[in-house]
Amino acid sequence: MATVAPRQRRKDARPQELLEAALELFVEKGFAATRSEEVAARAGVAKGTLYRYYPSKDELFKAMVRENLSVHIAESAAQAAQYQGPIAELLAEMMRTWWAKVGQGNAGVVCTLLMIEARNFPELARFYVDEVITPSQNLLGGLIERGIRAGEFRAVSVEATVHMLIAPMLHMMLHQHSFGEHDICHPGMDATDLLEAQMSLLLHGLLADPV
Amino acid sequence: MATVAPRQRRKDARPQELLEAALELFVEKGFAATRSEEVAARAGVAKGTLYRYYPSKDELFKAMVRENLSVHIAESAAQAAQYQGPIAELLAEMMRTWWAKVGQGNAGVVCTLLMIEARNFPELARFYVDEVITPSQNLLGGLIERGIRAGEFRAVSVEATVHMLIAPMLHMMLHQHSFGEHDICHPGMDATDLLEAQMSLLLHGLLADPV
Amino acid sequence: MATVAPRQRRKDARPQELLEAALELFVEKGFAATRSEEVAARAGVAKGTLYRYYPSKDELFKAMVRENLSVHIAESAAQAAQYQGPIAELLAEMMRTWWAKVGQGNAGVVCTLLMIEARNFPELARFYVDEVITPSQNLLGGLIERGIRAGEFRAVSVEATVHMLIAPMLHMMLHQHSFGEHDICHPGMDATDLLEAQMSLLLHGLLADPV
Amino acid sequence: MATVAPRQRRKDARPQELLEAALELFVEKGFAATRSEEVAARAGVAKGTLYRYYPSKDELFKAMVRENLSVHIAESAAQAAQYQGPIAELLAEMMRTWWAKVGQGNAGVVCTLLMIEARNFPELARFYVDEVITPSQNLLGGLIERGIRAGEFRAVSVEATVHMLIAPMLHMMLHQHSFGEHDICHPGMDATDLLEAQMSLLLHGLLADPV
DNA sequence: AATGAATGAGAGTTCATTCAT
DNA sequence: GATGAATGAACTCTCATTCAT
Repeated sequence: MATVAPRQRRKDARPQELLEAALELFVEKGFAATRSEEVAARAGVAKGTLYRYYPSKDELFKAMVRENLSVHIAESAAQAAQYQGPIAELLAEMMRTWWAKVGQGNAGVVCTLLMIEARNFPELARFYVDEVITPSQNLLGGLIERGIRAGEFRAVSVEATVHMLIAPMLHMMLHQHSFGEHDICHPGMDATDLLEAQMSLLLHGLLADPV
Repeated sequence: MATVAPRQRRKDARPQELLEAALELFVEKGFAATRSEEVAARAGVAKGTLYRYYPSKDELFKAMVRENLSVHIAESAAQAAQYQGPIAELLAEMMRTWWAKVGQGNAGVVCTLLMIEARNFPELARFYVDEVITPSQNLLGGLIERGIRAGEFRAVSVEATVHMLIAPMLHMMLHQHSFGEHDICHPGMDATDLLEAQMSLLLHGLLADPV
Repeated sequence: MATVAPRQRRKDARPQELLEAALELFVEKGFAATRSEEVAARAGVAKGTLYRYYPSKDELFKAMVRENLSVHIAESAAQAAQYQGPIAELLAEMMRTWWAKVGQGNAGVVCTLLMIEARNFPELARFYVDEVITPSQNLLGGLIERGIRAGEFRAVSVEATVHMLIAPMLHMMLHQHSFGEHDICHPGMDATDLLEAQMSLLLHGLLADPV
Repeated sequence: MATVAPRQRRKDARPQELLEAALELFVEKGFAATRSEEVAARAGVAKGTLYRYYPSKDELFKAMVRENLSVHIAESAAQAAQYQGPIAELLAEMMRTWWAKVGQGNAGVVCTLLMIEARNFPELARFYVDEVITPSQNLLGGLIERGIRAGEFRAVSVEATVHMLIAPMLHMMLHQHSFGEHDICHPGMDATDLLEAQMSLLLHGLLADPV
């Protein structure tokens, strides 16, 4: 028989659906202002069912974050390791890829949420720092150093440069989240334009021999 | 005798003390997790006293924000208008001043808090955008344009460049706030170093004729 | 088996039980002096449960009033319309019926409560006036007029006569409520005796040709 | 010196002014809904001053009631004792006097308040019953009996007749208080008309030989 | 497994009362 | 005496969590 009971299929998807509902609502209203019952309702189940899968609201938040933080750093690192050409191009390409695959999607939204809720979830913050931030910084920092050693870049501060690569995108996302609703503040540009302008500015500032 | 009874002096200072206690606690634990009684306790008064001065927890938050956002933008704008030399130097100087006068102090902390709580206080977010963000962007944007027209800067995207000036500092502040506690994450550099490296990178990327 | 699980039966009865508890307590102690938790406790449930059924103490009061004011006015009006004999007898009969069916029961208690709390619930007072007082006055007033036109009654003031029919019973109820507790004041007569004496006096005063 | 410091004069009047303010506000908003500060404010003094004269809100209420309940029963009783003519006329005259001197003034309003708050002030209720209600009933009851013995009245129930004399006026006052505000319910007649109609009806019902 | 009624700790807020000035 | 800032008990209402069905 080709027909699978839709009920059954749906039941297996419960945890997923709950996490999605949680993500949506936490982004919309913030963690504190979201009631567990709302999450359940949006996922199409009753309040009690939520607690069958996640033992507390906090745990739900954590699970949701972990679910969405499967960032592709290892992948990028591998790609970077075997890359041969100019670092500048690799950097630009990696930023574009990050935005397309991570920044724009759920993972990006979750990063925003994490910055906001980090104080309330130190354990999660640590996890995020260890699994996402530090590896990213190492990856990017390594590339900068490689560029400097190869004479492609000026002898700049590695940490500061990494920060200059990361901060503008994250800040734009947070700004959008915090002030973008209710017509409070429209950014004068879209993320892609910012990314290109950012890379142009930075590479210009970075290259020993700007084109 | 010039000494005033300490009781009296203290009474007049109540609102101030409450706002300071509120700032501290909201920064430490976030708005939702801070109980009104805690604010009162930290200010050394009883629960009810808080409500003599601020009619609700929300209003306390708003008052605290207003109190601390008497930012020095107008001052900076005037300074910028009469300045004659190279824009690059002015920009660097203004960033340093902003950090010293605003970023480091309570106003900086409040900016962080606002980014985090903006969704819960749309009215306040609007106020902040109108009074702080937009004027800052106009001020910096005007300088970039001036530099471009004068041939000092390359023909870059004004919006993106402004963002590149602002975002790194704010993001560092937020990062510090979110991950700096509990030994979660130590920044690899201090704010002053970052500021200098940032300006160096940006001006290098910006100047039509880098030194 | 016709037996339903007691739990289930009880669950369905919750709103009823809460309204009954509310009625009792509001009558005993007044609205302001009754704590929501007491109502819940008397109904045998916890504080929070009350709020599952009624969103606020005010709404609980309103619901309780509505629940108990399904008065038999329409019924009486219909009865009056088709009645043929002497109005005097109909009046006396209606008063007796009112006392038996309304005055003595919960509805009567609620009327008392309404007189006391009306200032705090203008909306409810309006409802009560529209649904109970005005129809009653119209009904009784119509009968008096009918009696006058038929030559059965003297040409008295209709409004005042209606008032003389209604006021003594309501006042006795209120008097009982206000002063009957704590051995403060024992009425010198019971309601039925008062009713008969009242009708005797009034009809004597009313009839053009007293027996 | 003929000039008395107005301050001094006013100070002596403090208790009076406070009681008046209390009466007004308790009538306007009810006891529970009136804040002590409001009473003080209306009397033109600060909150603390109120407590210098009356040790609690309850005591303030009691004092206000006692102040206004100096009803002229003894006076009426004396007048009744030496009266010689037909009881019917005396009754009517006494009711008119009561309305003019008591019902219409503060004492009347206070009776209404007492009925409403009696449950919360049993001690006061007892006082009221002993000092006002019982003497009034005795006075009126004595007259009815005198009328019956004299053959002027039919042999009616004394208690019920007294009730029929008192209840309509008190009920009208309460009705006015409870439903007269906010345009909820306008009585179809004024108190004087009611009084005359009431006396007419009652005396007609009472007199052995109606005119 | 799913439900949703029930729970009760906890938070914000009010206001009668006190007391230092 | 007068003031009004300060107090804290008391109260309403919310919502994460539990558990009988």
